[in-house]
Amino acid sequence: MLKARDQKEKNLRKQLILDSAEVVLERRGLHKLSISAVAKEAKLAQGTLYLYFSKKEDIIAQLTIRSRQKLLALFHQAIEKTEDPLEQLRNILQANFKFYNKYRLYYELVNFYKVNAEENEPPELKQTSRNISALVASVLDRAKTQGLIRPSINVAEFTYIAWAMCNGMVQMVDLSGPQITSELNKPTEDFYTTYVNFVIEGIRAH
Amino acid sequence: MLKARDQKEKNLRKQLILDSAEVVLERRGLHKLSISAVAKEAKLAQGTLYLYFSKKEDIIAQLTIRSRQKLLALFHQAIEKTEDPLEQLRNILQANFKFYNKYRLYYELVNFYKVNAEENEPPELKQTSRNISALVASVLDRAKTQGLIRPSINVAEFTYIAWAMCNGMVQMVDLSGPQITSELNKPTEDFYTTYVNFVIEGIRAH
Amino acid sequence: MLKARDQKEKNLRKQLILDSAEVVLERRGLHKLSISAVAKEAKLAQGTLYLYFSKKEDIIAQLTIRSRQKLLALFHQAIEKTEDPLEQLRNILQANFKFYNKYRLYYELVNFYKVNAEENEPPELKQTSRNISALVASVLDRAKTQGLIRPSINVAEFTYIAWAMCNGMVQMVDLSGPQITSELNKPTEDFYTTYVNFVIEGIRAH
Amino acid sequence: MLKARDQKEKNLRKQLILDSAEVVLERRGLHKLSISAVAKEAKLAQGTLYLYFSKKEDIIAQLTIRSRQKLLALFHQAIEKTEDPLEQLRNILQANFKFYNKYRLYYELVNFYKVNAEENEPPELKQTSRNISALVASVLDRAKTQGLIRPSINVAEFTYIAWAMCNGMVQMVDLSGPQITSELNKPTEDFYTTYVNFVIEGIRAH
DNA sequence: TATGAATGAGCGTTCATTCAT
DNA sequence: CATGAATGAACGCTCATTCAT
Repeated sequence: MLKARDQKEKNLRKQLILDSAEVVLERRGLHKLSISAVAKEAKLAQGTLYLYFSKKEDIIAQLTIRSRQKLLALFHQAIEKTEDPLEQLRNILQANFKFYNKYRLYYELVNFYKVNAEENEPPELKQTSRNISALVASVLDRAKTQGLIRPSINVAEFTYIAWAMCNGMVQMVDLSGPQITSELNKPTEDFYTTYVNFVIEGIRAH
Repeated sequence: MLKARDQKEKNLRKQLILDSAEVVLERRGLHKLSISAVAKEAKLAQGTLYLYFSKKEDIIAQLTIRSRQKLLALFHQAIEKTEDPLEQLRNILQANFKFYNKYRLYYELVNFYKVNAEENEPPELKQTSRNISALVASVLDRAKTQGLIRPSINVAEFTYIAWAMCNGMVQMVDLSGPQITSELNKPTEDFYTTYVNFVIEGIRAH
Repeated sequence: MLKARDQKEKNLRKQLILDSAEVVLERRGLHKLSISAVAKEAKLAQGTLYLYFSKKEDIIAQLTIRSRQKLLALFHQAIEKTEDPLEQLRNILQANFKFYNKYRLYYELVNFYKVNAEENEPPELKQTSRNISALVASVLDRAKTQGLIRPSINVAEFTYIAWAMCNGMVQMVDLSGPQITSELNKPTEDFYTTYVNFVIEGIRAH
Repeated sequence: MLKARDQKEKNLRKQLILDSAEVVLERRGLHKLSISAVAKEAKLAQGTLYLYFSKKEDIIAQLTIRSRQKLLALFHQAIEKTEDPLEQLRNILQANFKFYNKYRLYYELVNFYKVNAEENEPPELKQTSRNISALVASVLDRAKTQGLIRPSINVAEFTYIAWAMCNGMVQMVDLSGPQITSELNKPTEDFYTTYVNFVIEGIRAH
């Protein structure tokens, strides 16, 4: 059964490439993520990358998956801190911002597929999104079951909405952080917290 | 006074180029908006474009200004339909989505300067943003004065938050519209409306 | 005889254009001397320039003529200061450096025709060179007649040589001035003076 | 140790490109040395050149280094022909002209960095210049030690001056060779020799 | 005579992808 | 499996020159 071993090796190589791509992404941003930069970082030949990924887009797709997995892990941590579903949600929303702070340039991945790719998101990528959604939805479900949020709230729908709003907030901070800080006279963390409070209070049952 | 006429002609040409740039933007998206594509669309030589715009960025800046002006106009219309500030806000949020539906790819312009440009947004561009913010803020101000929204709401801050959330929503619809439609079994308009309701109810005074 | 008047007007325009070209040359150097820059400086349309000069090269040729005329004037001044032909020559050589100091970027014109132009120097341009040569030669002639310089010196030949060496010196100073200053620990003026002394002593009769 | 072989191959390619650049330089001059012309000459794609040189300036720098090395080699040969330092200097000056005759358009490289480049000469390039200067200076030093040249002569300074004058002479011949030939009724070689004699006699001790 | 808009070839440079080894 | 040299199209931009008005 050499096959399995080969598969494993192949997978290791893939991970090495993705690790390198991540380094480049974190250091220079998505628009400087060129194949040659990744290859150099991985100490591989450019051509070698094409043995593991058929297109540059594939690498970015996998990178996106990774970033979602990281986010998912943060969300899991966020949930573990408390039993209260509503507080869990709050922690999740805050974790989203912490994620941005930790991996500044990752948020660029959010829009990549629509903006730059010829095709739609590959299924594997969609799945990771769904995993995140499922987690958030489960928290919301519990909150709903416990009567903590308004009954009128459609969990699936609100999950999308929350996700969308969070992305918008992160981009806003990234785009206009300094302006916001100076105009509102508060750090972006507080600005984001206002948003979080708005969301939590907006769904809380009376 | 030939000068005035010349100015007008020159301006017309500028508009022609921007029209062409818009066509390219709407058809292919911002990342395919190359000078050569715009020139071809305008049936002009590439060099000619540089008689009217000193850099590609200038074209994009003007395009952004145009789009913000369109949006501002839609917001004004939205306000005129009712006297109730809260309903005005609702209309504004809805107008944002109508804008997206009408000019699909324009939302890509939102992030351009942060992501691609070397410099910050030019002043003219900032001004158009400020005009929009000011309009929204004025509606919120009135709502607050009339006791329609919670006193705890900081108008300037909430204007940013609303703007951020709206952008996030539009991007979400653009990115995952079909998926949302099929999963929630409702058109994206309704999905967006849920978001609008959430915002309005979230700030409404009890 | 309107013709003469027209000619005069035409000539005035030509001078205006050349004045402007000179301004651009002095300000930005030869490689930034574009037709559009000259036209802007002259407050004329670009096309207008082509009514007076058939090619950009023509403008540069005329500019070169002007610079030689300026140099010739400086040489005349240099001669007037003394009766001694050898001192006159010294003054001429020094005047060459003063010319460089005054019109820094003009020295770029020296090589233009060989380096950039398709054709050889036009006759008019050659004539101005000859005028300078003639002046220097006349000084050398008198020096020779008075027995101040070695009889073996061929005046025409040495005129060329002196001219060549001077150009080389100016270019060297322009190219490596700071390096020379620091390495020799003396200002470039003194460096140049050493050269002048070398030339004068080299031809002086014993 | 495949690496060494690869390095060698890479170096060969570099040399091929430089050879092609040289062909273009010799045929059309420095101002027509475009990347596309060099690529065409080398029968390579334009992009390929950038695998070996990061900027056009790099190619020109290497070309300059090559030309200086050639010149240095000629100078070394010139020195070996005799033991007399003054005759060595004479040979060096003559070698400078032979170099020009052999590589007509190379002298254009002398001014490149000052006139066209954004940056200063790269260190490697400066070193080659220094090597040449050092050689000439060593010859002059020996001449001075042996009392063959005037004690008043500052070796470092005169090295610069000689270098400058030589450049001026070559440019003069290149610019006005035919005119000189016809006017003086002698070949440019003889014209140049007169210059050389002038320099040698000018520094010779009495 | 004068305009200045328009041209279009040219520039240096980047980069995803291919393919002979 | 791995290489990395090579490609070639595309990019944004400049500018001398032309020409309809």
